[in-house]
Amino acid sequence: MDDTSSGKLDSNSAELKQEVPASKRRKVVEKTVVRVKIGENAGKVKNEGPPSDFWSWRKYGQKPIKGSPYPRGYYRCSTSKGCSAKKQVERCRTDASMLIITYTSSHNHPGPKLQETDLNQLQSELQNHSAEEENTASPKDEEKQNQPTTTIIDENGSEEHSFHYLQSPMNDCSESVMISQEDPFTETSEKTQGTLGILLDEVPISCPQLMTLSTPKSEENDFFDELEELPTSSALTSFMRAHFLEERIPVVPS
DNA sequence: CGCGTTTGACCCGCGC
DNA sequence: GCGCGGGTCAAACGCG
Repeated sequence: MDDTSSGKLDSNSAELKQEVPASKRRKVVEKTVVRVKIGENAGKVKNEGPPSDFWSWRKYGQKPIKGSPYPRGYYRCSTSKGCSAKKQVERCRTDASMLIITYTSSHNHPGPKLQETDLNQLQSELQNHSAEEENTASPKDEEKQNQPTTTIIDENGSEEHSFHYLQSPMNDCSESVMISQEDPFTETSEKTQGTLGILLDEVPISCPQLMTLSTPKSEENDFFDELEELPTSSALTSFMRAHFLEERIPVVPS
């Protein structure tokens, strides 16, 4: 079944080399790359693993990657048994403090913690952190803080620049943007940037939800269609819109 | 005891 | 056809 829907999705460079019949593609799934900038605690504490998001992930493999000193970890969603959501976590080879998380497929179930109550809680936290930020962080200094900077690249590959990435306004991120030029549409990243800030010392990003709001027209998003029907997801969507699109929320973990 | 991690083997797509 | 590299499986192990 996937074969039929395949083809619109490209991985990365493969598209550049040749017009491979989609059916030949190794794995044709929706892919979203999330770059997470972590602080100096990177490498010593929790962040060796993936930043936790709303789902629980179970590691099912790890492989050393050619050209990268760091191994790549393979995670599968363990929240729901039939969930096919997966993610790959690796370190940026040029910047050890940068985590590159690649999400594939998407969850076929609502997030375990995304109840409205939690949502409200999250909002409160966000606002709270946001308020803190005003008091504590210097605009330039914050990049040196431990706060994670998250960049999301939707790899829909299509000319539709419905891609969004979250990032802090620091130029430090620019390098991550450059790294993200996996497709010929690199320029897209320049004109479609939405400045978003993520806070909390971990990454509260539920990617599929983000994609839901970020890909309003993609036909390949059956999953997202489903998700959109979910109250949690729609709630989160509006929440995301309200908070991430209209105001970035930088964070300063105390 | 259940769940998650680790790790080596295996499978498969792709380039030469 | 062969080799390489990435992705997955599954058994063993550890932890709460």
